[in-house]
Parts: sequence; C-alpha cells; structure tokens
Amino acid sequence: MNETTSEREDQADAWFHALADRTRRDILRRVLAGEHSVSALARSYDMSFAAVQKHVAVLERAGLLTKRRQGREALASGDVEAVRSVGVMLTELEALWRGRISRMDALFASETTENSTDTTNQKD
Amino acid sequence: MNETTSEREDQADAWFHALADRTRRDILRRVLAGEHSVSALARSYDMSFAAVQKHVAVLERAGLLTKRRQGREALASGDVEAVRSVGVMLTELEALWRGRISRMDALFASETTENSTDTTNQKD
DNA sequence: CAAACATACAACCAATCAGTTGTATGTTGT
DNA sequence: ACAACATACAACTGATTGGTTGTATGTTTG
Repeated sequence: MNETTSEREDQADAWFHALADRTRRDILRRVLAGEHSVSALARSYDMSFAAVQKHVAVLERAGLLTKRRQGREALASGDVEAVRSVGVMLTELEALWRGRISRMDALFASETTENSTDTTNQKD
Repeated sequence: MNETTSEREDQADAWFHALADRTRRDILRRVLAGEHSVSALARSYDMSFAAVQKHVAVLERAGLLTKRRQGREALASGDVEAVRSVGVMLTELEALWRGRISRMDALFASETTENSTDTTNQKD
C-alpha cells in the first residue's frame, strides 16, 4: 500500500479546486436540490453554454456531481456523499487544533506540577 | 439593487482557493497543531523559501492563518474559527440535498393520493 | 562590527484556468 | 424530412497561479 502519490490529496485537490469558483458552487447548490439538465443550468448564468458545460465537467471530475443521459438531455445531480467527505476533511483539521490545545494544557499542567513537587508545599 | 458581489461568496472563493493546494493544506495542518515560523515551515518542503512564504500569504489573505511578529521571526498560527466556517458552508450544501429529499417525499405522497397534473415546475 | 539568519517583495516564466467561438453529432417534435 | 434543440469538443485568448531568482531590510549572535 504505497501512498507516495497520495490518492486522498489528489481527491482533495479536485474537491477544493471545484469549490473555489462561485459559479460552480451555485451549480452544485442547484443540483444538490434537484436534477437539472446542463442547458437548464446554462440558462441561469450570464455566460455561454460551453462555459457552463465546462463547470459541470469540473464538478463531475471532482466527483461532486453525476450525470445521467435521458434522451438528448444530460441530467446532473449532486452527490451529497462527496460533499460530506469534504466536510470530514475540515473536521480532521479541527481535530489537529484540539490536539494543540491538549498539548498546551499538558504543558501548563507540568509547569504547575513541577513547581509544587518540591520541599515546600505552600498554598498561595 | 444587488451590485454588491456577495461578501460571503468572495470569502468562499478565497477559502476554497487557499485549500485547493496540498502544500497549503499541509501548512494549515501544521499551524493548526501549533505555531511555526515561516522559515521553519519552509524547511519542510522541497521548494524555495519565497514559494512557501507565498503559500503562507495566500492562507493569511483567506483568513485561515494569522501571523505575529516575534523578533526576526514571523510566527504563523491556524485560525480554527475560519476552518469551522468553511465546514458550515458544506453543511449548508447538505441541507439543500435534504430539501430535495423532502420534496421527493412530498411528490410521492401527492402521487399516491391523487392524480396530479402539475408536473412543470421551472424556477430561475 | 560583521556574519548569519528571517523576512519581504519585485520581476520573471511556464502551466493552468475561465471564458469565448466554431463545428460536429445525436434527439425531438411537426 | 427537417428545423430546433441539447450536448460534446477543439482551438484560441487573456488572466491567474505556482514556482523561480535576486535584492533589500531588519535581527540575532559571535
């Protein structure tokens, strides 16, 4: 299980890159709320159909959205599990911070303990 | 009336852009776990000091990290509140999805109770 | 003081990005 | 059949990105 080319980090690159554009975030909101064809999405924005099509492709490559073909339309749907996975990554970052606090607490505890473990035990 | 390019969306642009680079995510992990000088961070990566300095600047502009000056060093520290705010945005996306499910349930209920002719529901 | 260290910032470069237009191909309704 | 619609994709362009080197300035330390 060699993780030299961390699959997880590649995934995160794609996730955050996809989310770093407000048009793509807006598209994601819509397709999470319900299926939309690419042309229906395109009508919502002041840019060409091809531009919107590219945004949808970026979201699809990142796994945040899936497309299914129905007749001449491509219906896009948001993948809430992928969104949750991004959330988990943020939660893991928070955990690192909580670790820092724990270590600060430990340091503070050892400092105060060290001070009181000597011959003289005087309360303040 | 709305020429204000949503402050919130600007913020999200900066957040997700900052997180879309694995070196920056790694830096953020370190500074969330504890304070690090920019040069100490730079020693961890196979790139120039200036490159790491730029990554730190991107994280700082996004509000994910703060710097304080101590002597000749710039000590960087992660801002967990900002990380939480990003998480909140993801949770809001999930809420849209839950809304879709509710609407699907409602549709299913109305279909089973009687024949509905209201099938076209286009929105902006 | 001088040398080593830590930072800041400008200028430059190759690669990627977000948008465009144009063309091709398949699908639907009359 | 055919016109309108929906998608796919290639080629191009200007802006941005992630990296580099070089220079300048302030801070420790020997």
